Amino acid sequence: MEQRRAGPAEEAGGDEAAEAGEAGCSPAAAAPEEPGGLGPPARVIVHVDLDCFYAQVEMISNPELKGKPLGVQQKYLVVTCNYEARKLGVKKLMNVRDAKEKCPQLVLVNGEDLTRYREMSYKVTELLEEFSPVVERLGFDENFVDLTEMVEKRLQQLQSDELSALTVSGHVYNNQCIGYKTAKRLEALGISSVYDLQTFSSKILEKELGISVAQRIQKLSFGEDNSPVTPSGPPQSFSEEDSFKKCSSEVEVKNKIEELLASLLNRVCQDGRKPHTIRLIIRRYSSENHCSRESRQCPIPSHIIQKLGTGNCDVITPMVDILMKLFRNMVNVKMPFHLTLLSVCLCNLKALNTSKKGTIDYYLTPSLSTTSRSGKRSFKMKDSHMED
DNA sequence: TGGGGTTAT
DNA sequence: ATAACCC
Repeated sequence: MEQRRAGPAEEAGGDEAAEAGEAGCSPAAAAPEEPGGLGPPARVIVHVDLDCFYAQVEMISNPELKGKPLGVQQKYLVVTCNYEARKLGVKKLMNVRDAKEKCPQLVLVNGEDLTRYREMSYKVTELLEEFSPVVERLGFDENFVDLTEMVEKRLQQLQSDELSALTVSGHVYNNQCIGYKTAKRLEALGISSVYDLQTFSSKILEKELGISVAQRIQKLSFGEDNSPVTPSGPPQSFSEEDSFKKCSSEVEVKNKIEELLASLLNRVCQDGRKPHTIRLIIRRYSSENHCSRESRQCPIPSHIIQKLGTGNCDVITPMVDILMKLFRNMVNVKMPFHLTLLSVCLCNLKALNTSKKGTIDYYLTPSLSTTSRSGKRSFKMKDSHMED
């Protein structure tokens, strides 16, 4: 079950937008209102789903790759590949050995650095925002655009004979996907298909999953998704991560953290906003529970925040120090440890100079008002795991 | 299973 | 801080 949208995740018509060209694009709800004004209020939402996005970026960067079976590799995984590779049996998220076995001619490029993909991704979003500012991103390669207003304006300009000649094609729902956890719980209830979900007792489902999830997924099972398209705007967080077989000393951790932080600071610098919170995330080695992560976060001291726009050199050391404190808060370094992932996240982004001091807003915004200013310390205590 | 993201609790 | 979801 697709969580966010009822729109097709992988395109109705089968093989992934092959006919459409590069992008899968499907109107998600149509049928303009009858002249009488009856019927449900129609929305026009276009779902733009770019296929094998990373591979396409690579082929644009290096046109010699076009026409060859191409895979994008992260660690020992082929995370995506172009159509040539797919024809030869390569699948998304296939491991490199299997992929090479299936397709010995496969050309692999390393895609662990997401910079160019991220840049191209935002170019796509910005392009769509020219049609309507209401564009919601989902990952790097999907966008939902609410074109309702645009379509209504155009319809008003049409003559009536043109209007009657107009056909609006609908929407195809496919029955697949359910998030992993919810899928397991539904399966325990005997629900394994969309039809099962449609016909299942609402009351029992609400009791099992909570009213919010239950009502939403059951509506989705009928292809009904009234959730608004929420403009994504600029990102709420920046993070960089690296996974590896083994990292087991403080020195290694520090080196990795420095690398991650350096890239992050460049990104944040370009963005222009200032992060007010920093977080360190780790994954410990374990045979089971592979996806579980732990994190610690704390506020970024204001004197560091102020230096952020300028040269990053003077902030890197104090920030690494903070991250190492967070690290030691999570991991007892006197004991042996084995990490398989490190990630640094900068979040709680604020446009600088939004200090509304002196404006009326300053006194009207609770978080800025004097009463909660005295609560500043308790905020810090809640947010931080470090003694100051 | 990568290297990202978001929202809810 | 974590858990769940998305790609």
